[in-house]
Parts: sequence; C-alpha cells; structure tokens
Amino acid sequence: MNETDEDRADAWFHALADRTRRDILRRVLAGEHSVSTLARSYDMSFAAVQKHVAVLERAGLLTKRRQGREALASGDVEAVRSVGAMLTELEALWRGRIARMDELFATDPDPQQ
Amino acid sequence: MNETDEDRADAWFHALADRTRRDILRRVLAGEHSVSTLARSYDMSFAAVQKHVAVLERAGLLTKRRQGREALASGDVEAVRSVGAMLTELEALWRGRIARMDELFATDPDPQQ
DNA sequence: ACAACGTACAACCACTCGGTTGTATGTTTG
DNA sequence: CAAACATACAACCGAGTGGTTGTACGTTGT
Repeated sequence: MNETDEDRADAWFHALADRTRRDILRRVLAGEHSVSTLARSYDMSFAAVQKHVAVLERAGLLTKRRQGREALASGDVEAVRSVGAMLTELEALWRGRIARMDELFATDPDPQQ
Repeated sequence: MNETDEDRADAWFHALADRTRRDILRRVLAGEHSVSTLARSYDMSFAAVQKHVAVLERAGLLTKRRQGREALASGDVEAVRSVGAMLTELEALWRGRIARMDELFATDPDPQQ
C-alpha cells in the first residue's frame, strides 16, 4: 500500500462519510442526473449540493459530462468496487489471524500422520 | 435504509477516513494489541492514538477488553463485512441501471417469440 | 435582445477534527 | 510503600468541514 493509495483511500472514505453524498452517489449510480436535478432533492442550497458533487468527483466516485448548460453526473462503479476491495483486504488480515490460531491448535505431535 | 443505519454508516466511513485509524484497524484485525503497543508504532502522542482507538471503538469496528492495566483491542470483522455489504448495495444500484439500459435495447417486436 | 436557467466559485461562519499537554486513576513491580 | 506503567479524559489550538449568500458567466427559450 503506497502513499498515493492511502491518499485515494482518504478521499474515498471521506466522501462516503456524509449521508447526503452517499445518497447522491446512489442516485448517480442508478442513472445520470444533472446537478440542479440532484439539488432539488435536498433541503439545502444548490451551492451546498454542488460542493457535495465536487467532493465525490474529486474522490473519483463520480464523473460529470457537459451537455449544454447542464452538468450530467454519473456514478463510477469501478471506484466503488475499489473501495469494496479495500474492505476485503482488511477481512483477509482477519482470516490470517484465524489461520495463526489454527496453527496454535495444530500442535500435531506426528506431522507424518 | 433507516436513520440508525445512516448514523452507523456515518461513523464507519468517518472512522475509516483517516489513514492512522485504517492502519490501527489492520493491526487489530490481524491480532489483539494493547493501546500503548499500538501507540508506540506511530509518530504521535499516546493520547492521539488513544483517541483514534476510541473513534474506531465508537464506530463498532473494534472492541476492547481489560486485562490488568492494559486495554487489549481487537478488530471486529463482522462490522468490516457490514461496510463491505453497503458498497455491494451501491453496486447493485448500478447493475439496476444496466438492466434498464438492456430493457431499452430489448424493444422486442414479438414478446411471444 | 433579454430574462430565466444551470453551473462554478469565492467569502464567510459555526462546528468538528486531529493533534497537543496536563491531570487523575488504577495496576504492576522493586 | 513508592516508582513506573497503562489508560482515560479534559482543555486547548490550528486546520478543515458543511452549510450559507453573493457574484459571474455561459446556455436556452420567448
């Protein structure tokens, strides 16, 4: 795990640590939405929602494309999978602990058997 | 997804959004460690590490048990799996979008066939 | 042309975060 | 018992977060 990976992980988890952003991500994973369409769904200013979208974009969880005056946001499922993969790596460490506990019990007096 | 779930998710992702905390979680998933043992691994005060452990504990990603004067911390793999499951749910939303795109193309002129 | 719309960003504010030091309390060891 | 150790927590501080309003600018519709 190099420094850049940790930077990306910081951005991923920080982006996901806000419920409004998680909700935005759900919507744009399910389908493309303009920023103002998203903004209408929440009880906060357009600017606040626009900043949330920008955080998700900087984290690489969402991409935008321009269509006329609208910015259409789309969720990036590959990034979501990368975050999931990190959690799986954490699980693997835990499985390593179990394996070592097995070793502890497997004090086989006759490894030949 | 009810309010309590969102609260838990906030705590999970916030706890994971710091690289020191992710590193602590890796260690305590791999095996039990006392808080002071963990603290010796990082270039910061004991109090700072103790606070990181407390954040992970409040998020339910780690549990502590007392043994004499030491507090032994252990990672909770079930919580890690719950976080992973949330990411999987996000992926499912994306697959829903693909399914709807398939519907769009499946303009079958003869559904009987 | 011009009004309305959609976006982006700056400036500001209350609050939180990640670190510090200091203090209190319980536990182990000489 | 006294000294050293492990933990917990309060108080503080600079930096960052999540929200606001205001402004600027390109696009669309009448």
